[in-house]
Amino acid sequence: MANQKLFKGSLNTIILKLLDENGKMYGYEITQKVKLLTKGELNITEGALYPALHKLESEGLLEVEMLKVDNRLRKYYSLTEVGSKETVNKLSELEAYLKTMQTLLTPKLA
Amino acid sequence: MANQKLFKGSLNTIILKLLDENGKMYGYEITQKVKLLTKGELNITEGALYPALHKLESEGLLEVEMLKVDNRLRKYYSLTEVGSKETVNKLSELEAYLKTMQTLLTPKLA
DNA sequence: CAAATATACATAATTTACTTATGCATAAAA
DNA sequence: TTTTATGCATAAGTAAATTATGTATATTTG
Repeated sequence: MANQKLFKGSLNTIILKLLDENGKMYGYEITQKVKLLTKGELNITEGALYPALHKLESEGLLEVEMLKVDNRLRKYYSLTEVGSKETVNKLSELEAYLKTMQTLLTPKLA
Repeated sequence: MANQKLFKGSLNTIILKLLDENGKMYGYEITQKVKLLTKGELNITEGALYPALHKLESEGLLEVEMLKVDNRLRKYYSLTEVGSKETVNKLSELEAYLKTMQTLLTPKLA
């Protein structure tokens, strides 16, 4: 299992990316999706997720819609226009980071 | 420039990896090496580096040797035996993390 | 049928790993 | 001679987590 510490700083990007792919999702769904996609490698805690969603919403990147499904209330989040643009930025930042780390890990060939 | 926030959590691994490659290094040298290797993408601040080195030393992963070079005192750090083993662990954790993140970023093909 | 687990959201207290700012000291360059 | 580079260090503040709770309903299991 990958060190959970390493994921620090990439949570927002993960959320944005998932919403970009899936249109709209609710909190619990995000935690389950991430667990599934990463084969249990990454387990987003609720204490991290919900405050992160609230922050992204307050920053205007996400918008909320309450829906009752099976007599259960869910808060569905989706990207705003601003959020979509920011997603592009965050993703390229993350890709740059991943590339940089790969460079550091790969023994120089020269 | 990659978001510096993303590097949170990977500093120790970077330090260990560099020492593993170069045998021994001093603090300032590490900052310059990282700047060079990442083409300026990552600038390790002194406020992050020195406490990290001290912590790794106190944990028994690094050992120190003071050397006077050109009338300047340098603290050279190198891996202990325990440190070498831990480097292997940290590197595989980091690789697992990078792979996981790549998976999350790559649109599923199924 | 009762108890445990899953679903669903939320927040407060604490911890951790940084950034920012500052300090000291010497050497080299402008 | 003043700035920049080299070299180490630490204190204060901040951001983003973890851990621990709390509430509530639905479903599964023994």
